[in-house]
Amino acid sequence: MTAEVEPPVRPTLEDVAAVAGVSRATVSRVINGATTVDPALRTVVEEAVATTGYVPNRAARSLVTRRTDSVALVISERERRPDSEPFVGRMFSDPYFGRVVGGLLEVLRPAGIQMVLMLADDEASRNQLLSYLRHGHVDGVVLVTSHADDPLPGLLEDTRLPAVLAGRPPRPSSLAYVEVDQQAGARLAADHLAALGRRRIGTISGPQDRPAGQVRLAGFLEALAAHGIEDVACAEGDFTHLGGAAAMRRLLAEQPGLDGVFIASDLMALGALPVLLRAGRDVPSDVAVVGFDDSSAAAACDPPLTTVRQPVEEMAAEMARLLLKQIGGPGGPSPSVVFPPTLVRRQSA
Amino acid sequence: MTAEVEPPVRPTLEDVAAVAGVSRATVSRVINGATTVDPALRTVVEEAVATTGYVPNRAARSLVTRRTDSVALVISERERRPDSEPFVGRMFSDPYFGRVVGGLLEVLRPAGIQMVLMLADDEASRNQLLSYLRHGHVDGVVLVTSHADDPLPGLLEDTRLPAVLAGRPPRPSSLAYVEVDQQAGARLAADHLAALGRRRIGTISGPQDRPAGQVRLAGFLEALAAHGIEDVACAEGDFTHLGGAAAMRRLLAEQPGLDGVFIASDLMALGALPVLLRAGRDVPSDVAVVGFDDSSAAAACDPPLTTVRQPVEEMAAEMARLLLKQIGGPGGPSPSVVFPPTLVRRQSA
DNA sequence: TTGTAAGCGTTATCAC
DNA sequence: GTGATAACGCTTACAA
Repeated sequence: MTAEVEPPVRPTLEDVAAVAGVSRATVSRVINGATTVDPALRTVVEEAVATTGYVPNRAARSLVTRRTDSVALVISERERRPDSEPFVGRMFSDPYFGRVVGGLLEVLRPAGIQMVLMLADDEASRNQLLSYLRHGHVDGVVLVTSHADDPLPGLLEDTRLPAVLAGRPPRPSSLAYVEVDQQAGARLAADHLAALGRRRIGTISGPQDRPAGQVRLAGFLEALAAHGIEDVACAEGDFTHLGGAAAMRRLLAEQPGLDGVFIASDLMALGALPVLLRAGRDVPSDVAVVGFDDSSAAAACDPPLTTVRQPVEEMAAEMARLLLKQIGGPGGPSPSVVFPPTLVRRQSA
Repeated sequence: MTAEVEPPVRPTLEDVAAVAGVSRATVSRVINGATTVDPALRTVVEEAVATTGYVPNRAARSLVTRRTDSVALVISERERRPDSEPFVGRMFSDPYFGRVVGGLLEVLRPAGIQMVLMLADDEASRNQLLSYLRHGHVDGVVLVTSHADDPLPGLLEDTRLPAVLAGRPPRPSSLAYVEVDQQAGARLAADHLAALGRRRIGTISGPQDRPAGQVRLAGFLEALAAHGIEDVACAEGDFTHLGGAAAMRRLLAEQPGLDGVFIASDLMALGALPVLLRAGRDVPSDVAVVGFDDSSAAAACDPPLTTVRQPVEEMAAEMARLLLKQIGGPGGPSPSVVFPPTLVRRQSA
């Protein structure tokens, strides 16, 4: 006959109040840092909290404050076709995602805010998501979208919920966003290749229907032009490993005499480097390669990749801060923030 | 003079009840699918729900049911040293993670369960996490841990919370886990290399302090022995891209005559293939390569990687199901589930 | 400065 | 089968 396991009883405000010899209200004030509490009493209450091991009940608090102390991290991906491979979230395979999560948590965790991970990858999930958001189940939203024709930024804007985007949205929006100065980054790459004396330059761009893809390409071409380099071969990639490899092949076919390449993401560079190698080009002596992101892939490349660094963790932390500010004060959407990139020199250029 | 924006008022049970001409209690019963409701009334209520656009308030519900309708997805990573690069979550960069998330959501989403993403990467965050869990802020936990000496499985077990592990824990535990049959997977690789007529075989193993690393290696060696192949070169990797490249160099140095390699993760294979290429070995004609995982990296490899497939999405979905079952019924921890692997033939072997 | 008391929107326990 | 009514644990006027 085994003893029934007693479920541990969680102390309530009432319990703490009893121990401290004060009222529920006073304990609540101490917990919430109200200034109107006698310092002596405050100490007594704090001790009572410690001895009882009290932790507020989020549901009860949420019920009255109408805040949830949680935000949604929404990953919006293009709909996968029914005939495609099981599920392969492209966003999740990108090292970028982990850096974003890390940066967000750096700010949210100390603030006691939880992060609910949500996926929007088709009409149904999008509707479910919006309904969830509209019904106040989270206090705010961080949206990471990877495709240009995503209706979600617009729909999100309509909800008037506090929200911050990772990167400038394809279509103008009043939502705040945080991104790196793409043009400046592209210029860093161009200046570096030019400084190395490379003149027969090519580039693997990102998707041209996305701002990051467009601006990096335009900025790169513009900066090269300033160096008197006009005739630049270009192949469009899709920011994936595989896409980078394919683009590199096209680029080599078009311009075999290449001596420098700017690849608009490290992940694409990771795919492109073996193609160069296999085509008999040494990197960097034959072809200098500059990537973009400074993701974990950059250091894993062979040779290690010279690349334009986006401070993704800091950017994500800033997104969290902007969001918390919006949630705290009803001052409307916050201004966007643009971070400066830096060039990280490794061995590929 | 702009009109003040009226915050949309969310309908409550009371409102629905008024519209339907019944009591709160009846509406609640309908919402929760109680059988003891007059079918006619049920219809009336359902219409009222539709016209009012009612959605239950989670906080209020949670307060009384003592359930949160959310589970934690906990990523436990080794503590990053203070002197290391900013934050680079290794788990997040692994395509494996995204597949897990996808599989979990496949089950959790229809069940209306939210997924809170939490990180445990040092003592402090671990304590905060445990306190959070113990205080009933989630109904259950899915734990993904990447290091052998992780105390979290043990600590989690002590909380007696419903929990499921991704992969067998390093130390025996009563917690349920879901994993692929590692040994069978390794055997598939060995049999395939042997069938190709390869005899001078090497392997890049996973970390030997982790079950997945150990079992894949032992299983591989054992299966090769059954084919009469005993002298197998081995280099230990760490399941990362970079680690795979380094291990491949060591392996080539030790055994230049290699004609077949089993690499215990696709990510490591991604790093190893360029090393082979650079060393002048053609894949697969000189060296046949078999990976493990069938991650998105496998298809991105050049040449595309023959690999042992783990059905990660299905495994994750099963984890979610086990967890929901534990949450639903107090029948103690569920049994673990082991999935069969399959060999996916591409071009590398 | 502190306490009292009124909700917040549900579910659950009763009578009816 | 249905409807009052009492919790659930917290914050917050308002009163003292």
